[in-house]
Amino acid sequence: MTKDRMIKEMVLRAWQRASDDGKIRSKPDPDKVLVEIPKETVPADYATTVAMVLAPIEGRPPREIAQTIQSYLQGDPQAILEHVELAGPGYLNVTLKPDQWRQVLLDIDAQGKRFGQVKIGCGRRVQVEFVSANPTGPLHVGHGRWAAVGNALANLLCAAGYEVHREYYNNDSGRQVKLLGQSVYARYQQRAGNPVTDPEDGYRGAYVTELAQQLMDRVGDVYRAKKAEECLDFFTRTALDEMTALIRKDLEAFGITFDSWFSEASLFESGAVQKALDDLRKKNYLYEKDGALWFRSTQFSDDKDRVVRKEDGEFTYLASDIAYHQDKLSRGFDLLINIWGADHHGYMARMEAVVLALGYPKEKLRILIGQLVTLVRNGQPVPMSKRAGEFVTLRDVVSEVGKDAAIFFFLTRRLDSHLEFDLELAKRQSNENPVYYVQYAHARLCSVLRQAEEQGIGLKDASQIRLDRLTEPEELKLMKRLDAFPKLIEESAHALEPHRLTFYLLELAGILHHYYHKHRIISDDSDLTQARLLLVNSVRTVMANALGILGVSAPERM
RNA sequence: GCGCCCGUAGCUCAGGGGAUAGAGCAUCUGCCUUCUAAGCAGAGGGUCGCAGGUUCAAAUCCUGCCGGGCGCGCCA
Repeated sequence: MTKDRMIKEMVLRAWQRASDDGKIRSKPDPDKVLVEIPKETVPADYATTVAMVLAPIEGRPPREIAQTIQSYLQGDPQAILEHVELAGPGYLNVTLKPDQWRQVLLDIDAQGKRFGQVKIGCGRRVQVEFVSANPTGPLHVGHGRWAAVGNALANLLCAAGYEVHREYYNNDSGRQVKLLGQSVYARYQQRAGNPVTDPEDGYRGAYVTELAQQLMDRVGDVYRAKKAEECLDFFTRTALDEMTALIRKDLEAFGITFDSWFSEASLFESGAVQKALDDLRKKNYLYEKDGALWFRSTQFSDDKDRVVRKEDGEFTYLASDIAYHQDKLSRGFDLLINIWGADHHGYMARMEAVVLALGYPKEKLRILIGQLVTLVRNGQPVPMSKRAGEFVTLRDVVSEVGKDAAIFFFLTRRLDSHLEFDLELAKRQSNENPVYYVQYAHARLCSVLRQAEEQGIGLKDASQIRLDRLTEPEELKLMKRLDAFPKLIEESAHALEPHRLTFYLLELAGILHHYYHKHRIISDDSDLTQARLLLVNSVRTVMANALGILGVSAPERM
């Protein structure tokens, strides 16, 4: 049982006894007992607001009620409380005896890498689909945010006891892909000295020229002067394969891999699109109008119906998205999570409609909308346009600032908070990036542990260590933060908010650095040294576990 | 015009019903003969966009307004 839960039950027991004695009129009600961790300036482990909640019901001042509960609380048979204090307008501040916190070191020692893992997922299967950028150009910095968040979220859910599947949906079909082929075709012809103009709205980045050059290097000018109709398929397919491979490589350099890459084109080839639409048609969710085929999404609170097959007979992306989600849903996941940029939030309503129309409860799909990344250089906005090829690639950023710094940075913001990415700042301050603060703490501890080993100080079995030697306030503070880790995993996973781990790490590192400066870990006092080494090793373990979830490495030396 | 998100220290952002609102950066002052100074200690810095409302309690929830971002295609 978690500690806050324990306190809550103690409060309820105290309330019960007070009520038995006629000191409080109302009967104990769990809903009225809120136990929270107070802010840092308050010198207590937990606080309850029960007296303030009760005041209007009892018709008595909150402090008076708090006093009553306090006296009963102090008489609790479990005797795990150091003291209970009445504070402010009617808070009851509870401090646990130090030995209540030392236990966590034994847990960490026993569980190691598994410490922090919880079971709230109960093995339920979750699929996280993220990045899923069009393969019409390299990934840019903005995609990095979804990559970092999606990966960390997947790791987090895994730690929380879910079975997680990561997927990249590759939009390797449709007009944009064709346009890429045409763009490369034009560049190829230009290279071959055949003046073909770039397609209107075509892709213009340097990578298009590179793709053309690669092709030229590989097959020579055999397509020179060939009409587009004769060889466009080849150019499209080749460009597509190259781009997809490049994206995959960029993601790998970013430390991110997927369990599967799902091809949009395969949905057309397998007939899945046709089948999905047939299914919807049978349920009368499709109709023809103005020569197009429409999905009746307004039946599920979308603001207008949506076209799935255009007048010209081409399917819209929605058609394949319907098939894709039908496929995902049929794979038996308990939950599908899609991570989308805010530029796609207008599609949420229709996707939710799709889920319902396909006959699944809407809770099956959670779409997380992330606000977009604004790119800034020295405080000046950097314009980004994929078509014009003006953008900073993820690859550039990773090679400039490193993957750890980039990932950590992307995870220092809430998903629905706008993120400003200053390139110069990221480069210039790469040594002051918050990630180094955390990594340095980890490396520092590794160094201490190495030092101990070199001095021939072997860590005794944890059960043999005198934990009661850990009495410094900083030590208690560390143990309390360590103790909070499993709960943090639970809450972050529940809220689908991996960024909470980033802030936890920064806080833990801060306490650690402070402790490190104030106290020597290795000393002549053998019992104390043993106890402190165990503590320090526990901090190291938890840091490594948390960093692992974020997808950031935990270096042993820096 | 309509919809979603945001507005908190000079800057970038945490906190999202509970006490005197926090961190990093920037600015200023100290600390390396001792386990890693990518570190530590200290100082200054705020009408939590504005106005109402709900509540014992509002930065937090509700309404309106102001400001910013993104959407509102038979584009992806």
